[in-house]
Amino acid sequence: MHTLSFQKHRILISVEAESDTDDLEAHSSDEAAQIWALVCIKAIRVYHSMLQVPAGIKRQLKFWQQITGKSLHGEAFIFDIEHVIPLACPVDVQQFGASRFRSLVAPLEPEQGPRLLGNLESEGLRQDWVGESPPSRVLRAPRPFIQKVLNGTFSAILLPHLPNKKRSGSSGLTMNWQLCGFTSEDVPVLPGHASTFPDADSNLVLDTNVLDEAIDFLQAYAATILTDVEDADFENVEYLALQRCVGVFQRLLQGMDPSAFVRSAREMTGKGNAFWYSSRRPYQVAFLVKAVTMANLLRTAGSMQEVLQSAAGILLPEVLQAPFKHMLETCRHCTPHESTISRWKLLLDGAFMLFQRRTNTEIPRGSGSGAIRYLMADASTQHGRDFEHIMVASVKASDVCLLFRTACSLLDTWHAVEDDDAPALQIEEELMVKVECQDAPELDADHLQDDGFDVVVDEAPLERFWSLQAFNHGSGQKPAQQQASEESGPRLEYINETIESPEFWAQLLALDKLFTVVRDLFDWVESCPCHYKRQAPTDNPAIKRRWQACPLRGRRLPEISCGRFFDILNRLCLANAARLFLELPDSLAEDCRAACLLDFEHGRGHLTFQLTLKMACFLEPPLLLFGLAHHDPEMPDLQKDVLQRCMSSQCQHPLVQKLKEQKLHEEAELFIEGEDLKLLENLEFFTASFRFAWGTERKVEGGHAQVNMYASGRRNRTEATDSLALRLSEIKRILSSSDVTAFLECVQVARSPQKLVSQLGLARHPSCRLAKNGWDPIYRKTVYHADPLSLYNRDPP
DNA sequence: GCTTCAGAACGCGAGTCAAT
DNA sequence: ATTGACTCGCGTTCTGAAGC
Repeated sequence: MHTLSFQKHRILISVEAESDTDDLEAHSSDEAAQIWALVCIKAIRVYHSMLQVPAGIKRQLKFWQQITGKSLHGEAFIFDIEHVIPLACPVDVQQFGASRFRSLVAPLEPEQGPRLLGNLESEGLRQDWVGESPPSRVLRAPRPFIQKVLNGTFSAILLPHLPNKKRSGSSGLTMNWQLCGFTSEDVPVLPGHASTFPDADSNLVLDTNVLDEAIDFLQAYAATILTDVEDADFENVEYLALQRCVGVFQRLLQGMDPSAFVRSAREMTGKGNAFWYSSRRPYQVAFLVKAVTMANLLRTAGSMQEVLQSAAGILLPEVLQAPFKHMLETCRHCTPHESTISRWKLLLDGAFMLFQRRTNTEIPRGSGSGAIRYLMADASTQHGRDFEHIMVASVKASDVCLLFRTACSLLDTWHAVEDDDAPALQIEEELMVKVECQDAPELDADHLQDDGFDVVVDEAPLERFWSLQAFNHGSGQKPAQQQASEESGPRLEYINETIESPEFWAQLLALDKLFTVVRDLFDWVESCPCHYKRQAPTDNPAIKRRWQACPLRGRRLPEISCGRFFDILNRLCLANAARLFLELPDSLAEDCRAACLLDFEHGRGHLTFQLTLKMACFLEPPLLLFGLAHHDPEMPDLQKDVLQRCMSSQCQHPLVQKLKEQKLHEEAELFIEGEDLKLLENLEFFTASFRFAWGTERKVEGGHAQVNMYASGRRNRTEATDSLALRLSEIKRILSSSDVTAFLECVQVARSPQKLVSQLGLARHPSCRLAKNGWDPIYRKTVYHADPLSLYNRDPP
């Protein structure tokens, strides 16, 4: 059996009928329908909801219920099978005709019956019950079900019969009773006791009364079983099953009981005692944390109740909706008020600070252990506030050398690649796995936002299709607009002149080339040294993603310090100048060409000047130290140069001074003499710690965008709202990790702003004296305000 | 064992202020 | 100018403990 149309849906019946329990042998559903067996139908019974049916029928019933979406009470028929003779090999149903069967009971082609009988005879499969008259009808069923009949699992076939309401047309699910051998009178009908079965329209509500009755019935029935037997070691399968049913119903009953629900809600919220709705105990911390995170998903915290209701409406089946909505109704008393949520944002944010401090201090301090931290900061104005976003990445000190070596070998790998990427990719994969194991938790979850520098006007179409006549003609057609077109005449002329002038386009080209330099510089700074300008294989998106997420991305300070940045700048300028020279059209006047080239040269000069002004500091100690971590197999001496310059400098920066200390100094001299870095323990650590510093703040800038995206719809927002916008994704991650309890403890010790401030070590801040109570807004200002007192005059965390 | 009191913690309604 | 989500100040209710 192949397809079936029901309510304008095409359903592949045989495919649908396969469930996971069947072994999924390959069924090509587009095969023609086939005859599998000769069967003898003992009886045809009508199905109704009170009928007890064996498991095989239940399975088929469920299937057809899913297809039709009806309960099939009185609308399905059971074909009890008495004898089955499987054919040696299945035969196509249609040998001659082209029309496909739609109905589930269909006439056989007149020639087929005798021929099948003949085949049976010759194969010796014929049995006594078959008789002389050849079969004339086929019964169609999903192939998996037929197979179950063949191997004896099913002893009956259940088929739906949905009478065709429309007079015309044929329906695949309507039984042809004449074919089954019935007249219109003696079609099996529902027995009297089943005809009163309540239909879907009569409101069947799942409530405690129903459950109570069901339990009573079950108990009464169980009692009748018990009266028959008096044995002490009585063990009846049916009775045990009944016990299980009663148990399930009782648990359901308990769950449906409003007071039980109230109790669980009370435990969750921590509110109240016996008269819980009138009581006002504090909420449980865990509950409020969840509520705040949930409220952040919504447009406004006040709509939480509504959202819960409609979510229940979407998900729950109809029977459960009414009781569940009632439960939520009672729950309205315990969804926190929006002002509560607003206040708790501060606590959540503060608690996360505490939590971060705790995790950061968990790494033991010391020279050999501890963590190396890289900061990335960016400030911007939002909502009239100066907002500083700092991102910290920590690498365990014990891992940093390993990471450095990994990074170096990654660079070596890619440097050695000529044109075949495959082996390098393999090595890279292994290295990446290593990195993933070793990398300490990083604090970043921001998306990069693309703010391009696109000033490129697409020249060709505009120039090709522009025509002043056409433009004027279009408006000149309408007399009413003639006046207007004459008024704007001079301006149109002006625009026309601009668009048609080659000088305009030439200057635009010069500008574009200048911006290409800037764009490419950004590309370079934001890329990683390993994959820069390398085309990711197009057939594997996973590799592309991995390259984009390369840990070395944006960490190019070592290269910058070695002067590579200015190399790149010069190279880009030269290349683009040459390209500009070539791309300027030949038709251009000589003086204009010179002017464009001059413009470009001016721009280049300005760029170089500005960048030199800003970046030259990287070429001198102490920032030159970053150059130590530079690794380029082509220029192995660069590192030594840098080291020598750092050691001979007079810079007073602590890190430079550290380099001059005993151990490091000795090892540095050894290194300059040609010793392998891997053998110089201290120096390698010192060097490696510079490798992973960020050179761009793009990642942080993404955070601002995130804040804006999240909070742009919110007015009158506090600092906590903004801050939480950034931290929420991490808080959510913690909530689903094993650190929940630690985090919740942090929230618990900082249950009010006052406690939070003292936990953060700001309790002695002078502003705190202004507070009138524990929830005074002044505490929030204390937490977020960056005044010198709170910045420098407190105990370090 | 009952009352009283202070403080904690939440809800209410008015006010605020950035976005539209 | 309007709007409406968010915040603020204040009132209400509950808790725990001292006082009687």
